[in-house]
Amino acid sequence: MTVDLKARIAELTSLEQAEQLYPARNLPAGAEVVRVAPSPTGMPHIGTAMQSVIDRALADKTNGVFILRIEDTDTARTVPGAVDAIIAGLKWLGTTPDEGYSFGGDYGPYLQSDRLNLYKLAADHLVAKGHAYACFCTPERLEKLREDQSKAKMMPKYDRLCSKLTAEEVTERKAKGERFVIRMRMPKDGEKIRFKDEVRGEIEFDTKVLDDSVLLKGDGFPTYHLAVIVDDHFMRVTTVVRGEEWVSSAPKHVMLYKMFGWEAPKWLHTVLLRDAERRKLSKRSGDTSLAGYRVNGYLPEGLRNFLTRVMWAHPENKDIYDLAEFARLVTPSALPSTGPIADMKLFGFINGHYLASHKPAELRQMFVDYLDYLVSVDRVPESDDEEGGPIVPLETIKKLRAEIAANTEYADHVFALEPERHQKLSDVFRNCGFLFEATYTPATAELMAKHCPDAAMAKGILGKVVAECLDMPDSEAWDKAMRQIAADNGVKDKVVFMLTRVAATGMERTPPLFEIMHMLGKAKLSQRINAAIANAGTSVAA
RNA sequence: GUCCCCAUCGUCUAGAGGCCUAGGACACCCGCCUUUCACGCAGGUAACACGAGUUCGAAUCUCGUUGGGGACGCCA
Repeated sequence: MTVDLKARIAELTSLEQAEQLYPARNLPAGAEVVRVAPSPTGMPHIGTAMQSVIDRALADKTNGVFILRIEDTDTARTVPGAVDAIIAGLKWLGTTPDEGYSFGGDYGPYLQSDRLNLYKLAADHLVAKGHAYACFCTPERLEKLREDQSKAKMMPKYDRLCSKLTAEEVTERKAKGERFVIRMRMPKDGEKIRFKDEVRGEIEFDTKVLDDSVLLKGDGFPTYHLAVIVDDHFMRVTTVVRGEEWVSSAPKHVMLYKMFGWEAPKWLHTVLLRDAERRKLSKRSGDTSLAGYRVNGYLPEGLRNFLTRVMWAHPENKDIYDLAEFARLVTPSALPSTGPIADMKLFGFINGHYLASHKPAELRQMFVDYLDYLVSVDRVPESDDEEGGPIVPLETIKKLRAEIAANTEYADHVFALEPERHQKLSDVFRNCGFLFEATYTPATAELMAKHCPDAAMAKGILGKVVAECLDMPDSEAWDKAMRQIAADNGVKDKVVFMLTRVAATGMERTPPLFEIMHMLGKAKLSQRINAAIANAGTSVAA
């Protein structure tokens, strides 16, 4: 950045100067300037991710610009570290902004708390024009007002008490040091405000349902309503992409553009993702932060694909497509106007495709990075069945990480084994954990008994497997020998196979038996099976 | 209480007056493959919220009802 924009803003004395500070952008015709504008009040949410995908796609599609702006105007709710988490989240998702906070650009600063003077000038301008007024009502009075209105089954709305103050009264009360806010003066009742939403079409509101909203707070910070208009205008944003919850305040924003005499951008309100209860995804629906999905083993390209899949239908009915394809084919009017329910099964299906599309060495590296990530954030994936709960302790993850690092070649074999078994990186623990010492759990006597209730026979069978099969050269020989053992004991082949599987892995569900026997090797196999023999029947006999 | 948005299989949707005895995908069920699981392959169950109207003809247009969601802060 060649100029210190923060300093320049502080020096501004009029809105006209601001117009000169931020000249029209030099972009190709049709280029969309879009922004994602999260407030740093917590970990980045899935809704922010959804908007960023649309933003990124729109900017890519039109050779436009995607901006990150941080809306930190609520000083009380600002959470330390949230900004970094937002940036990290967007980078992880692959919807990296072109411009904005920490990305640079000529239309900054991109942190609203660095732009306070601009909002003040804007508010003064509106007051001077008669479109806004100072309000000295105390929070207590307002609360009482709302309470009374609620009791009377009326819509809570400011009663415009201070709009009747004379200029002299205002000057006098300010001089006395009374704390005040600036409110917008909505037009007289009965006027219609229309605007076009890019996905819903024309929407009309009556001004009588619109409140004289606060524009500038008592602490000199702007509210969302003022800040968003001023910033979108001076950042030369062409399309406002934001959540559906903003539709009802959009008329206020349209009115503000009119009051300023500025050209309004296009409006695109995205649907809100719902949980199984059809409510908007929130804390109660589980961890819906970006980091939460990462912790649970979802891939960024999987999340990206899932997010677009539930709010857009591919013209060829495809489920799997990348961001570039989405950007190329999407049109705002094709976006849905009903909030989709986040179907985790569909998410798993899509994510699994991406997982399986990687080569073993890539998968191994992704898994290692995943483990490192878990350690770095000190979190573990949760089981997605009814009971939930962590599926593996952090200590185990650290050991597994070391074990993989010590023998990457072996690990690559593990990841070459039916990668389509995994839908999420965290599924590797359940599907392949037994192939590593860190995550191997020996078979219980009960599990053994399930496949061969006669403990003595089980011991005999497994003893023979250890004695006769492990030195054999290949799967074919194993197969033949194991079937012979079954015949000798008068049991079905399956009994021998399952007993061996359970004894060697501690699991009933595994990749093909001979493949994992080859991988485990003779030493480990005989050790595990012998341990199982020693353990067999212990709790059943007792 | 008021306003705004929305309404096709369990879920995401296709559908812009006749191509719809409503198509696809996920999920589910069944079969094949098979020593388990997964993959794959072959089938199946399953929806136009309701009521009027417009029309020769309505999932598609209009109105109403019902249902769902969102908003109404010196929060965003």
